[in-house]
Amino acid sequence: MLNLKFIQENPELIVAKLKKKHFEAIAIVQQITGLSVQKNETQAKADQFKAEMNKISKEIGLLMRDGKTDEVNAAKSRTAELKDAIKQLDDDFARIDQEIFQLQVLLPNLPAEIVPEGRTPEDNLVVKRIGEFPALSQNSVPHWELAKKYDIIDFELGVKITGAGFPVYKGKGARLQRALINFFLDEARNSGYLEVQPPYMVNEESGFGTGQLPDKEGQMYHATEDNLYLIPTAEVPVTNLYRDVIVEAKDLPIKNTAYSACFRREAGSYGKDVRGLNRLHQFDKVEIVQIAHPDNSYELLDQMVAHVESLVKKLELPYRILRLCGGDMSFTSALTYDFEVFSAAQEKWLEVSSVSNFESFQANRLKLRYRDEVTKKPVLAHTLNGSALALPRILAALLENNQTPEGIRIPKVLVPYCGFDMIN
RNA sequence: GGAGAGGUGGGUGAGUGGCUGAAACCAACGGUUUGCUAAACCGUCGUACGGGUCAUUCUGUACCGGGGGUUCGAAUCCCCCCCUCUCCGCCA
Repeated sequence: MLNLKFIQENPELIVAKLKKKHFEAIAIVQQITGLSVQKNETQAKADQFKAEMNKISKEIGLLMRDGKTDEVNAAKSRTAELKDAIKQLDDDFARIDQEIFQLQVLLPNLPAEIVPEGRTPEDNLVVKRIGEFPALSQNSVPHWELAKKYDIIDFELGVKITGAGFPVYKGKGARLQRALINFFLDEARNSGYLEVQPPYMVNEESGFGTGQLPDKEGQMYHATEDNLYLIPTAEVPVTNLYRDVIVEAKDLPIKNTAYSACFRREAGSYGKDVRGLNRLHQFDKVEIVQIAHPDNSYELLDQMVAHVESLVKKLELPYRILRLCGGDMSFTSALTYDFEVFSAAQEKWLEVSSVSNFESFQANRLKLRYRDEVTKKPVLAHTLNGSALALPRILAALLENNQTPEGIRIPKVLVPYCGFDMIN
């Protein structure tokens, strides 16, 4: 959510910048600025009446103490109309305030300067492409067939006990999952992230804080009985740890990492690209989150990208890094880098990580601030997060790219975590 | 699921109708003292929105879990909701 004061002071700038996201903001911005003027006028009037009311009440208190009943009654006669006026103005204020808020949440975050122009994923800028496509033998197969062949992932069993998109990992498949999680967490810790273990269910406030609510309500599983949501990513509980918090500037950046299962309804995305591990309702992910000072948040974003890059490198996967174009970016992001690994048998690039700077867009909803060292005033912090990494598509690429007639080779870096170097 | 207690500033916690935006203590910050540390002493110490000078300041309003009500006046009284804790039951 964009800051109201910022909208009031920079209406044209917002309209201009949001064009890159192909969002026509002019009508909304104009309504907001118009309503803001009304809001301020209403508050000014109401405050004036309230000040008068407070003064009279205080006087009545003193008169009562002195037993001057006549004067008390005289004073009281003036309060009725003040009360009515205040009530009216307060109602107006609340209504205007609510209207502004409803409009405010419609505005996406402003894209950063370096965000490329464009509408579709084809317009994303390939920042880097590293690694050779593996030369697979003639009879190589996609990962869902490998999963069956070696009996390491059972999709049908998942369908039986839950439904499509909830696979059951077995044997070396399950152990490989556990290995990846531990590897990713260790790497994050070595990069200075504090590991946390958050709840997998969050309340409404948390869903709102990171922007899932109300925008993407339909994408989260909702336990209606208790009004709790299953997290679509650890970003939600971890970032919300800092909701309604004012941190000291010297404590920034705050770096957290968390493993969690992630739950996504993926409503509306059927058909293509859903086979095997490509798109699941439940999957595992290690997330990295930073709370940053605005002065260096983009530097930190680069560090996060470098961290994720080191992971795919160590896993020996061919990868590319995309800087998302305005049209393909999320509602909340100011700058996003996507990581894709090449899954050789499917001959497809698979998105395995998304690293973003949200600037103060989430922080404004979260009321997450730091205390400026000079002015001592609270200022909205910047929030960043990234997948480091999401497991299923990494697993898909590992299985496909490393298949040999003898079995599936495990990357060296994972062998100590797995306790085996081959799936056969 | 049953019974009870409670939600006050960073923390502990006082406060049952006006002089309470809120005592006291702790923490934090600034200073004095000190060879250093400790101690002691003095001071500062909420957030949001608005208004005027826009430089540091001055000023109004709101906020004691959330919402509504009573009253000239509510942290304090009444109603509804949410949350937390304790005990019992059940259970990992």
